[in-house]
Amino acid sequence: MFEAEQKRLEEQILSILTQQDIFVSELKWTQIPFTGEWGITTSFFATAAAEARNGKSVVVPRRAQEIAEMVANGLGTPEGFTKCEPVRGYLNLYFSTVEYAHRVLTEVQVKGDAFGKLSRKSQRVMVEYSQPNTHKPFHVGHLRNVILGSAVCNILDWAGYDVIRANYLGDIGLHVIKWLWGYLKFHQGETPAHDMVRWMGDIYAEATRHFEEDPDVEKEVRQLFGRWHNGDPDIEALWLKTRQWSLDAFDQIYRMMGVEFDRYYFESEVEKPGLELVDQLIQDGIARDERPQDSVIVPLDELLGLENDYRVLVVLRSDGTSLYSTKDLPLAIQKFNEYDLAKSIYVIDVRQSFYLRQIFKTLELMGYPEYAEKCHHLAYEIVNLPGNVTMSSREGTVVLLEDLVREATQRAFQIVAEKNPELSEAAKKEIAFAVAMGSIKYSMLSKDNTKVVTFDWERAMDFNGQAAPYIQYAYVRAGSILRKAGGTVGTIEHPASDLHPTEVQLIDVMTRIPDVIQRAAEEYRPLHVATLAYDLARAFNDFYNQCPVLKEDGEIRAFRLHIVAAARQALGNCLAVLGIVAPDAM
RNA sequence: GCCCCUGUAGCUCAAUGGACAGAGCGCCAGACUUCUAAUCUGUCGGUUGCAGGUUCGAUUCCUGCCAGGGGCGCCA
Repeated sequence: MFEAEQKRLEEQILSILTQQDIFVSELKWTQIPFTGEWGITTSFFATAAAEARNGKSVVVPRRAQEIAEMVANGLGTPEGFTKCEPVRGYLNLYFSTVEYAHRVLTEVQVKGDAFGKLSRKSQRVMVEYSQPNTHKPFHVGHLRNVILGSAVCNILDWAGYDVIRANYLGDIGLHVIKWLWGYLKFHQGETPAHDMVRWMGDIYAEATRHFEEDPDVEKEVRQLFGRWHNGDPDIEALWLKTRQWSLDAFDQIYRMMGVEFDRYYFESEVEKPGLELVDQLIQDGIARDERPQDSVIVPLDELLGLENDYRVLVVLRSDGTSLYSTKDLPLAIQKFNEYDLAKSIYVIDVRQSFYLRQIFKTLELMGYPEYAEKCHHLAYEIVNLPGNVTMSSREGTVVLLEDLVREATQRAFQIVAEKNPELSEAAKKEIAFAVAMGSIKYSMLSKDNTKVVTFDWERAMDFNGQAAPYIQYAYVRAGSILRKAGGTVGTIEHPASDLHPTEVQLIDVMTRIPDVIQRAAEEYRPLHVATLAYDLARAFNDFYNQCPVLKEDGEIRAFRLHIVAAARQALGNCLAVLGIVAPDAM
């Protein structure tokens, strides 16, 4: 947010030091890391180290401090700053807080909901996430993907990219046929109860049990798969009808989670292009057909002259049926052909890292190196149950999403009813849901993508501490002050007196939002935004406890109201990026 | 066997190669006639898995170990 100042200072520093025949290494600017101190800082260790490397006999830290002192003397106190201090090799420049606070508040006020957004880049990025299998239950294990993928989309959007949110549905495969078999065998003619997800999940678990226990069932299922492949109209009709039940259920879940998609791809649609592509690969000598004894493979290491690196990618079963890879290859290309993508991101759990590396390498060998290098696997760790038990719909070790949301909402409802009994039933419900869903989202977004999440009922129900409600509550408090004050009005005046340290800290944290969004987008890590949102809420609570607003009058009251309005805006924007609803009361 | 990820306070997690490694939870002791206490203040808590190396400076980068998790030709 202070690029202009930094650039101006850099020029001055450069001219001061070149006069002394000191070659300046690149200057990196950061915020002064001490709470309550507001300003920017840089250091001269790199500059001193470069001198040492060039044969000058200097002790780096001492020399860095010498240079910092030299610069400080040369700069004096630059315009807009109150102090310029050389400390242990660092050069600390302290803002004139009144002036800068005014500037920041004005910026937040003017930009409003767009505060923190970066300029548009005119680059399209596709993010594929969620990828649920139809005919299977949607459980807590699937949650992280949706929450992460959606948040990354928001972050990229805020960072200036044109984001295409894509979903890739596993609407065909053995799991679907197993389900159809189970339906025909034990539930023919039944229609889904109101609890559709559970109903379909139960049928799936039942069918899987038979499939695994009875070898004859496998034969029957394979036979059924054959009928599907041959386009048996009865089977096709049943498949489409039951698939729709699943899609409706997913739709409901996405709506509940506040998540949306621009483009749906179906696995069933890319199977045929995949089969054709494999033929082409064989013709081109990229794939080797070892049928009927073996499968069709892309011998990656052999083609690349490597050993034990990319290994071998199987692209077609020996019986000629398709695999994931059969479909992923054409789909990857289709995405680029359909949209002119600068980046194609796959939000898929870490267990598929090696597989995706193979897919991207195969794309390269197929003659699409420019696509391959734009593909990126955004890997995240899975959500386990305590005792390192992986959720599996086959084994029935799952916590259903709706159960989690219901329990969490109930718990939140009790608390709202306690805190705010005068609210209407509907309002309480709405708030409870926002708190529950926000907590679930925040608990996953505030951990790094590479960390395993262990699902724990007790912790999922805990709304205290560093969690969404803390941030939502700060937002509510800010709104409450503004409401009682009748809203803020007019332009922001310079306050007559110095700012309170908590005011400075709060404004300081606000200014970091654009940079944090930028970094979160570069690294695909919502964690940074989650942390910032919390820091902001904490800074606001400090301010709230130490700086009365409504009790003051005149300039101080007016100025603090603007701080409150800006803080509310900043909190709301951060929550929006995370996909968490900001309620008006709690 | 090879590859990837993780290892930081009792627990769950932070920390663009920089200043004193920070939060939350839990424990204990406090603060509501106040702008909503879903809040705040204070106390306790560390050989950043181990050993080397690079660097002026390493939780961060490199190497080797140790521990846990995941992956490695017809599952998705």
